[in-house]
This record gives sequence, C-alpha cells and structure tokens, in this order.
Amino acid sequence: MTELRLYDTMAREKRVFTPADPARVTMYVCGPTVYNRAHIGNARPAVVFDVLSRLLRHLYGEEHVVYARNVTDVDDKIIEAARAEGVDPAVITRRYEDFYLADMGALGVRPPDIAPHATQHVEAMVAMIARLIGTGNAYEADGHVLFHVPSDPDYGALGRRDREAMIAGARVEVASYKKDPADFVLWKPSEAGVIGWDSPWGRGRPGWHIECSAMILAHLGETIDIHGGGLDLIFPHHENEIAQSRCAHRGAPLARYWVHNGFLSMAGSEKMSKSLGNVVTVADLLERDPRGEIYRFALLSAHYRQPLEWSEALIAQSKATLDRLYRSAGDATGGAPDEGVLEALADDLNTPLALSRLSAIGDGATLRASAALMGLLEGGASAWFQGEGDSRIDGLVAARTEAKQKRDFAEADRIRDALAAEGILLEDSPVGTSWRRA
RNA sequence: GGCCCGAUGGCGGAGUGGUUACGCAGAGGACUGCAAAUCCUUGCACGCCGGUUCGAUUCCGGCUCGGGCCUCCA
Repeated sequence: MTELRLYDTMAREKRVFTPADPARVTMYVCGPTVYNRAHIGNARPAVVFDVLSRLLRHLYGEEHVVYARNVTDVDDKIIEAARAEGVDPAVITRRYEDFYLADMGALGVRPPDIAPHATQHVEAMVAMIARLIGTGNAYEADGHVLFHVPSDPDYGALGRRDREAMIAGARVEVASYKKDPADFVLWKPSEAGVIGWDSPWGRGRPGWHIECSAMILAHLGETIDIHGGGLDLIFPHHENEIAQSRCAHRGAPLARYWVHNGFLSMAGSEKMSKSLGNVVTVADLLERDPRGEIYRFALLSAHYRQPLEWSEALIAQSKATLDRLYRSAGDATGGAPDEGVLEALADDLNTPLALSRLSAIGDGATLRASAALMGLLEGGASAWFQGEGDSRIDGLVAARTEAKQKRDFAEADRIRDALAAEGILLEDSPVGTSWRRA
C-alpha cells in the first residue's frame, strides 16, 4: 500500500501517517462560522481537506474514514448580523449554511460524513467545562468561565510560543476578571434578548474554542488522527482546543497529526480578508463561469502549505489546462488511478506534482480515475464542454456540415463565425464536427 | 519587538549535490477549403553575498525582499 506522509505542524516535519485504527480513520476540520458568503480563500481548506479525505478513502476504504467538519452557528458575529437584520440568529445561520454548502458543492467539495452544529452540542460543552473546573484547569469569574492557562504546563506547544511572548504580544485589553492575561473564555454570559442556554454558571453561551473540543469528543473520541484547518487557527484556536481536551481527558492528546493550509492572497499580495475589502466570493466567481472546477483546479495548482496568489492569469491558465485535460480524457470511465499521481498525493498532498503527472497519462479512463482523487474531471468532457446540450446549436452545426459538403465555404464560415460570436467553438475531425463552449 | 514561512523561466509551479519536471502563454512545422483541435520541433529561470565541496539552484551562514501569526480571521 502506498505510504502516506503528512507535514505535522506539531512536529514541524513530514511524518509517515499511521492511523490509530485503520478501520476508523478520523479527521476533523474547522468549518465555517455561518454569517456571510464564503470567499475563495475560505474555500481553500474545504478543497484541500476534501482531497485529503478522498485520498484517505482510497487508501483505507470508503467506509473506514470518518470526516467531520463543524458548523459554528453561535457566535458574536452571527448575533450582530441577526440584530442588524432584525431576525432570529437561526435565520442567518440557516441561510449562510445553505449558501456555504452550495458554494463548496460547486467546487466539487463533497459534504463531510458529519457536520456537527455548535448549537446542538451545548450540553456536551457544559459538561466539558464542568469537568475542567473539576480538574482545576478552569474557574468561574463574573458570570464567565475561563480556562486558566498557567494550569497547563504544556500550553503553547503547537504554536511554539512561550507565555512571555503571548502576553507581550497581546493586542487586546486584558479583562479584569481574568486571573491571568492569557486565560481564555469557555463560557460567557448572555444578556436578555441574546441567544443563550442555561448552565450552572447562569444563562450564557459557549466560547469559540470549546465548541470544537466538545464536538470532537462527541463524534470522534478523545484522540483523533488528523485535525485540520487554516494556518491562522494554530494560535489561539487550536492551541486552546488542545489544552481543553488534554486537560479534560487525563492527558490524552487531541490529535495525532496537525495539518494546516497556507493562505490565499490577492494580486497586490495582501491577504484576502473582509476588513481589507479585497474579497472575491465563490458566488462572484461562479457567476462568471459556473464551472467551479476551474477554481478548484486553481486552488490545487499550488501546494497546500504554500501561499497562493489569486489572479486573473491563474484562473485563465486553470481553465486552459482543464480544457486540454478534458479533451484528452473524453467521457471514458472505469479506469484505476495512476501510480505516479497517487504517489505524488501521498507525499504530503503534492497536488501540483500530481496535476503535472496527469498530463502524461494517455488513457482517458486512467486519466479520469487519477484526477478523481483530486475531485477533478468527474463530469466527463461532454458536460464540461457542452453543459446540458443544445439542439439549436446541433442544428446549426449540421447546416454548416451540409454547406461544407456543397463546398459553400462562405456559408459554412458564416455559421461558424456566428457561433464563435456567442462563444461556441467548432472542431472538425474525420468523424464529424463537435462544438464546445469557450 | 517575538515566533514562523517563502524567494525557480513571460506566467503558474515541482524537484534535485553534477545532464534542471510539467502546465499555460509564445515561435516554427505538419494536418485543414480556411480555421479550431491534435501532433512534432523550439526559445526562456533557480533573489543577493559568503562558506562547505572536484562541483550548489539544491547543504550551511548572513543579507535583501515578500508573506503569515502574536487571542475577529481559512
């Protein structure tokens, strides 16, 4: 069996991946907070970990992989958005979760096996918080419950930072109820009219970090194989998850491998973010060309840990390359993945190398099976080039063929030019003429 | 300021102690009624300065530039 190697953020090196139980490989990825449309940068982890889940399923069997990606549906940004529209938070979260699933679906991202929602796991969070108070790792203060960072001697291992650095670098004013500046919120009070749940510490809502810890425990267990997410989540989010879970579970590690994707930047080289106003949403892109595979290909054209600059040229190149791959693949089915492609993916998800090896594959069925590991070429060439099909175009193509047979090239070229003007390109071959959308 | 990452041809992007992938774009040719597609051929690179070495794009050190994180953030 192909040996999978993954770069583990905790170890800062590539490690051979060995699941704790090959019959149940577990992976958890931090999913969206559903309060706005996803931008293409948000799509990178969804696509990257979708590829990893496909590879794991290929290696360990479809039924032996459990992939969970959560939905954060209680959060201050959601509360703000709901207040601004004068609606219940659930209206906001349902709307944007639907958008998220549709956008990711258009990019070829399969739904995860489990999509736990924070609001459905509040009890589990309360239980975990209570346990952390019991172990002396958390305390109640002023209606809040806080995790006491100095109580965990191993805190800071993932992000490689020490206490001094964290405190010195703190950009936020330290709340008066904190025993230590580094302490973080597990539970916070909800004023009247704000979404909240009853708890031993009064009516309130969970902090962000505890959500993931509680949902991982509920669905996957104390220790999972792979925990994924964006680079920016390393600190504080994942660091805090680790501390909470380890302290609540008698020292059991939260994850055996930590995998983080790099960032997308816009031409002009700044990070894509809402505050900079340089976001390109997935919906914007799909409006330009509904074939989301173009954008998926673009996202996979760089290694997942490398920075990727989003640009018009990248989109154009991705489309041109896909056009050629589809021509070569046709509609063939029933192949098995190419070893070279598999090997590239198994080496820490080297998608650029895997993509390049695709172009060396001559057999259409093998090509499609290999590309499918990355969620590409799944639709077949006909769907890619022609979409739903079009009898009017077929009629015009037939009329042109007839004109050609009569050697009326003026009429034949007139039809071809008219079609070209609406973005339909014709290709003649010995067996006839086919058409495709540009 | 602290921690971390990156720098490869016109563009994207792998990889390697010695002949430097692949794709996109470009050029020439074949094919075609002309095109398109396809096939063949082809030009173009390893940030700067040192060091190690017979030899460095690849290893080490320094520098420059760019990016990320330092409790909103994929």
